[in-house]
Amino acid sequence: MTVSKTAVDPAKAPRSGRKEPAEPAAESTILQLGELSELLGYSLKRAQLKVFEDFLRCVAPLQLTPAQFSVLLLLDRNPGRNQTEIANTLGILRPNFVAMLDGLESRDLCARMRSTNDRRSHILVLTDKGRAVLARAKKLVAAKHEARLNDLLGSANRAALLAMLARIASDF
Amino acid sequence: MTVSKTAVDPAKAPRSGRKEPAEPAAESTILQLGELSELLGYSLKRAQLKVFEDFLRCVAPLQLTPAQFSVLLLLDRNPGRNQTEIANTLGILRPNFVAMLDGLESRDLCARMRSTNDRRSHILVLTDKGRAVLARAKKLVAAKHEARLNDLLGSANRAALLAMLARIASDF
DNA sequence: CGATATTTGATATAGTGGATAACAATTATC
DNA sequence: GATAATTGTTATCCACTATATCAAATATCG
Repeated sequence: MTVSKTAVDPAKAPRSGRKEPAEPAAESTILQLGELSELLGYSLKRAQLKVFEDFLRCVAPLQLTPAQFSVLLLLDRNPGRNQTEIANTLGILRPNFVAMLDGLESRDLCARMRSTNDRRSHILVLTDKGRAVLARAKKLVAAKHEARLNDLLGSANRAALLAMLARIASDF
Repeated sequence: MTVSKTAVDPAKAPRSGRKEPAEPAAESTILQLGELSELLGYSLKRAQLKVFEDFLRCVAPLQLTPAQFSVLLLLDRNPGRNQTEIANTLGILRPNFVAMLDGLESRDLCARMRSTNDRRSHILVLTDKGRAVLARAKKLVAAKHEARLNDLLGSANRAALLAMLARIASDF
């Protein structure tokens, strides 16, 4: 291909001889996504960003990220586990989990306790405050976040979506 | 709550007096996800990671990331657009799009040309090599990546999933 | 028992993606 | 023609992810 180093911008070139009536700030013409709209990964990513964004909004009064929420949930359901176990279950690398726990512990949401069985490991426990924050977070998530998704998709569709995502997450 | 600073690890404490038969490296007991498995965002994120991972594998011979692939696709479908328009459409911030384009341009997959209408902007074009790589990438994605998702979910389910994700991405 | 290997939490570090502020060149606005 | 807005760019920062390494503690095995 031999390409001249200048080109005409079709979005801004006056089509025919007529003058354009000052364009509305955004793109003059919407771009075509083409095969992108058939790419599952593309919609998956964009949907994920939106969902996380909404999660953050809904749970903003408690200052919890999705990842922090998932840790609190897991600690509540699995008392007596150590850092490696919790981190592995959530797909967090142990080194990265240290700072995350530091954050939660400094806010008195959970605590590390040295195990009597294995003095290398830290047993993780929710504090009372951690349990209280988790309870409030669960309510916010159910009442605002998940409820909104339910409104958008309908209950049956939401369940089907969840099942397929879980399928991909585990079997793909 | 008053908490002693040591605790017993239930996963490793011998239940009853019987000796444990040397545990299989991983967690002795699988952790309970609890409400996490009902959190749409959680499965969404994990599924997204898996799908991107597979995309990278399938298109590895061409050394293309999902983001780079989406740029090439968009350039092909929307000739004559500038950096701002392409970046905005993909949800990439203009400053971050510069380095990304540098990468693609240095591999001779696309080129920037100064517009004759507006000498501030760069019209983006696919090179012949860019078109060739895109064509091969499309084939790999269709034959390996999307086909595998189709096998896992079934064609109808895959379409339903895509529709719901697109719904969330646009209307949520 | 004791030497060696493994595990745990931790640190340092690097890479990547995403976000904002600021700038020069250019164009639009009034 | 003065001022504002836009484009591509740089610099910079933050969050998240990934790897290597370490000391302490424990497990393994001769």
